[in-house]
Amino acid sequence: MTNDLLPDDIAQRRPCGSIGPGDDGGTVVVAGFVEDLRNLGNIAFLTVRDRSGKVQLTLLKKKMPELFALASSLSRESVVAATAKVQRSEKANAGFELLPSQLRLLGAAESPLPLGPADAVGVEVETALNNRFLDLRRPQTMAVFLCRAAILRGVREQLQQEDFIEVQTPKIVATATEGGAGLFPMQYFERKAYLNQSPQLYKQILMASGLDRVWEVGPAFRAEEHNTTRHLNEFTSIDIEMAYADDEAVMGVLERVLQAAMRSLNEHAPDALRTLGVTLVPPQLPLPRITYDHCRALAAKRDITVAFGEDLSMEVLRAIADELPDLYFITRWPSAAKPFYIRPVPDSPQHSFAFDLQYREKEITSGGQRVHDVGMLQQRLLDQGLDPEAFAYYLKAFRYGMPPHAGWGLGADRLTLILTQRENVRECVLFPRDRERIVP
RNA sequence: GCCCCGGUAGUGUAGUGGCCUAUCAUACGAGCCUGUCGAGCUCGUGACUCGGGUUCAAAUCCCGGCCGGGGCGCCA
Repeated sequence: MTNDLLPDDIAQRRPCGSIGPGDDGGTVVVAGFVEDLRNLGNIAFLTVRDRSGKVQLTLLKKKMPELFALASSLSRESVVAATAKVQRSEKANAGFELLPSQLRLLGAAESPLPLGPADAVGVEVETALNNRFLDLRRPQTMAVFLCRAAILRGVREQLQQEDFIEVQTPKIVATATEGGAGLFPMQYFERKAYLNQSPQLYKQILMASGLDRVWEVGPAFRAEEHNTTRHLNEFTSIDIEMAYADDEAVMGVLERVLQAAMRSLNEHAPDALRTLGVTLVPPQLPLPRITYDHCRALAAKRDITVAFGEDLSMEVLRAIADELPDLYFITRWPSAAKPFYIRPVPDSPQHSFAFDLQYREKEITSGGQRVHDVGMLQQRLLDQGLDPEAFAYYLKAFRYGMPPHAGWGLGADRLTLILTQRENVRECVLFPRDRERIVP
């Protein structure tokens, strides 16, 4: 039994970017998209591209009339495979070219293309998203997602090294994490359920399980009608929760995770960074920590009054960012501005052990030490107008031995946005979900 | 949720009442070319978001719909 869809030697396929003048005289198999075809009459040049790079196939009409005819008939972005001899060449910009002995069309592309990956014109985000698979054939777009993978790889390696256990928590839930707003309702057989807005409650429950240190990378859903370049209704959250730890301890984990993400980018995606024109210098640790009260004072210096308990507006955050390095923590937030599960400071309970990690004016992480006393948790639920009955399954985990713990949630999409220096978070998500878009 | 802005060939754009039978680039089709690699040259195809209104005249002004972009709030 043979498989006639692929050439017999396809298993020997080499990434285009791995072939060089050093392969002179050898035979290689390549496969990819036809980026460009330049037919000069008696000689034609075909550029084939895969994820790793491009190669030029050179076809002489006299020497290989059938291949020349086939190559000349190809439409851009069609998928081809070729077996070819590598020849060092001064005439080719790359210093070598491929002389094919076999060429096969594996998947023809229709024309015109809804988006030309090799076109010398810009592409609007809207057009790119509507044709994402073609957009991804553009080196710049491809590079963003190669970077995203390298970032997650660095995060994963660092957390594993610090003995965190990777877990998955449910995305279909019965109650809100922090109140009723912002949830997508769904029909769950005969009952109403919701898409989870955060793994917060579940990762805390796991602190009562003995798993000690857990982390999860997964989707979170927020039914908020925001319309900005940094919000999506489905986003990817990197979460940790750590027992026997306070806010300082998990801030330390976060700093090391960030540094690991940047190092991983430099190590595993240097070409992608170059394509994007990004140079990354991992920051010196520790990152600066400034308190919320200090932020208010900085705002006051610019004649902006921030009442205690009030959230920091974009205007205030920009003013603060002007005075600090790109990455910094804002600590000791007012208890009133943070969720019920954040622990108040004992000798100043209007303050809390909550922190945010900021990249200039953008918030990328929110975390803190948690309340682990069940009585205090119940009281804080009531204070925030929530019904402890609805949280019974969560509160139960605090009654039979719950270690003190802390944690954070880091936005994977925003982290990618920042590290790849893109402008819109939609550029950093393959198939983003916003107020208007659920297709593709 | 509040506010502002936009929609012109496949793609990206110029055009703010008549000079628009609409600009340019790119893509696409045909032709020429044995060294291209942003190939080149010649010729050609291809568009004003939809509906209503104002006007002698609307891509252009007004109203509404649809679609999109951005800011703020909120947050990851």
